[in-house]
Amino acid sequence: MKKNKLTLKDVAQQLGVSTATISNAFNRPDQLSASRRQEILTACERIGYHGPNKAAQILRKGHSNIVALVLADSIEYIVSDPVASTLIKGVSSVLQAHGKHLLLYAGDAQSIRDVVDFVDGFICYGAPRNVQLAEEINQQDKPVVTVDFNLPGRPAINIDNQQAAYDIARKALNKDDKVAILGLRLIDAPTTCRIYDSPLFEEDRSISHRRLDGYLRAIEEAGLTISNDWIWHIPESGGKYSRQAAQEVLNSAPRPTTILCMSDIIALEVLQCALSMGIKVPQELKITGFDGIDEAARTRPYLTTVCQSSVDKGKAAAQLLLAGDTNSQQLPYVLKKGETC
Amino acid sequence: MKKNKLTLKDVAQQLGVSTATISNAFNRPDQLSASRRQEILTACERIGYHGPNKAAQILRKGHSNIVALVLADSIEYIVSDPVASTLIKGVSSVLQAHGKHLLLYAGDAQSIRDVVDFVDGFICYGAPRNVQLAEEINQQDKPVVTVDFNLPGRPAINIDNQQAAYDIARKALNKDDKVAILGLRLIDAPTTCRIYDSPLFEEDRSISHRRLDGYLRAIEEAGLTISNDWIWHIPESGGKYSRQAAQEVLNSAPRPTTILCMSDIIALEVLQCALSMGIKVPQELKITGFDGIDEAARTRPYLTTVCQSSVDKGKAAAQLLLAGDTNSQQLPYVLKKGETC
DNA sequence: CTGTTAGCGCCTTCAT
DNA sequence: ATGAAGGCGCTAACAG
Repeated sequence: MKKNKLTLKDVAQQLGVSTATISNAFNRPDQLSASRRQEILTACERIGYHGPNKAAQILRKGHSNIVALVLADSIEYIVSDPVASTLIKGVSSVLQAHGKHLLLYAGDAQSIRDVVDFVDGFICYGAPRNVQLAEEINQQDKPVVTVDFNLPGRPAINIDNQQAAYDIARKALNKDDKVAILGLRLIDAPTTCRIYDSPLFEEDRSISHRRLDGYLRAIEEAGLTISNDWIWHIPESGGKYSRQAAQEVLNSAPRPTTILCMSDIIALEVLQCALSMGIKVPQELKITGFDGIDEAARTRPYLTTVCQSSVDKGKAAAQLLLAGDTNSQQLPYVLKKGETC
Repeated sequence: MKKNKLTLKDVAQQLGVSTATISNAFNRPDQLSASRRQEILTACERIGYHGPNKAAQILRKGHSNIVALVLADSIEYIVSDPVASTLIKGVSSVLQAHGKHLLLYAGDAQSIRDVVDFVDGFICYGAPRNVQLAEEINQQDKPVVTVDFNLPGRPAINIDNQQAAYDIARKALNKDDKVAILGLRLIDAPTTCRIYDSPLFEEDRSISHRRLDGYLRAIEEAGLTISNDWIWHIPESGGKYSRQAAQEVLNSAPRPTTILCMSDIIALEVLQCALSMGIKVPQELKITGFDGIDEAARTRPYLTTVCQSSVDKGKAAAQLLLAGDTNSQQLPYVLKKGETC
């Protein structure tokens, strides 16, 4: 039983009409009467023709209904990061509502060319580690929307990271506090470490640096100081890195009384580590997170954190892209008072 | 500054060679001398031609290097489920290593037709809620691999859910235990509830029912009994449903001494709920999970659970698909003794 | 090793 | 409302 794919031409011949009529029946309802159209559609269904071949349509029409979501890191990382996967959720819900498809793209600069010819546009999440990728994406002329970073001349979705970091730090800090910061990707190093005087990584584009600015401003306004020895760099939230940082900071003397963490995952590690060391939270140690992930709300004590809606960021990005809007958008955030400070 | 896309033909003309030569330089290195090829490639680079148009290649060659990952539920759900997102991780790592791309597909039966023409194959995770989708996928003739369920005539990736459930339950149960089961999708209902005598949902294909079989066998062998009043149905792990179930079961009299949960997320909710009620775990209450997600290891006390590697499942599925292998594969699992039983 | 040519399957004027 | 025809950009087979 051979299953030779029917082509539009075959069908036209079988039904004794022209190819244009079949094509119109599927793509341009206004070009023929409703009844005629219905007649043709059911005839097609009967003989097993499910509509024009998409590959040919993509070539012919020049668009595919596929949107690429470009991830800063490998898909491997992104998917295990709650914030990123929640973003995907938002993006996909909007795309789905518009009949678009989602290509999850995580590649090097080279291979962006694999998809640029048929994809309808790009949503980019997080500044690529790889500068060349960003350039490559920016040079092609399909629409682009960025999330959590900026690309010259392209619309971006962000929250005000600086202000959010400032707000939560201000809430946490009292005079006489000894404060430490657990930062994400502050310098260009593959391991957990204090930043000391290492040059800051991607300083202008990175949201981590906006957050750092906010923390530092709050620290200064609270009349406190912090030296670079008390600022940690963590290469990525997941895996062992956060735990290492948590242990280092909690075993440092004098032990900080407040730890500002740039992600909830980091904060949760600090929390667990502190509890198992018998440190009382928040009496002896205050902890703040960043992001507002579900897990932070499942855990006791509840984390004090900055809630930003990654779903909304994803939706906004997809909507911007589909609408062809070129205006950046700043989304709101909410401080969430938990039990950790 | 107009940016008219260069075509292969344009380039051939500009360089004064035939189109075939250009095409070969990019696609079939063996068809011309290395030096000639290099010469052409650099010339192309110089004039800004990055290689043959992919949309045209897809039509011409009949494949796209795109693999669709078909999700049982909407992308929205799957991505927030740790098990599912970890699977994506495995799939994507293998695809990436082979230069393939990942289309995240979550649609209804209808729209599978949107992609079937250009996608190279399908990996399906979890039985679709929607029976028609499964049929539609099975009827087309591109390769398919399923994970955590079966499609007639297609290779599948699974663990032995029945045996795994049996093993962990056997470990947890003692005589005189009063046992409850928190199940996932046992019946066709949108709310958390006891199953009583509702007809079981998709009994043959569902992994939940394999797990249930394993639990029941262990219960029987331990000389215990359980009635359907003590088996809960939870429509999905995430969101409020697990919490509702946790509260219901812990507030039932007589309170169970052992609760077998079909996912770690469910088990974690039970654990949090129990702790906040002042119930001692495992002295007064034993809890088992299923899956072995990261979060379960970040939480104290550590969950006793069945660890299965979703990453490996994803990898295996992708490898099977790319290799064109049609043999199903059963992956190993490991019992993890935690502090909850 | 290079050049020519016939489609891959469709959409869209244009003329009828 | 229909039929004919020219591409979309490329590849593979074949001939040189």
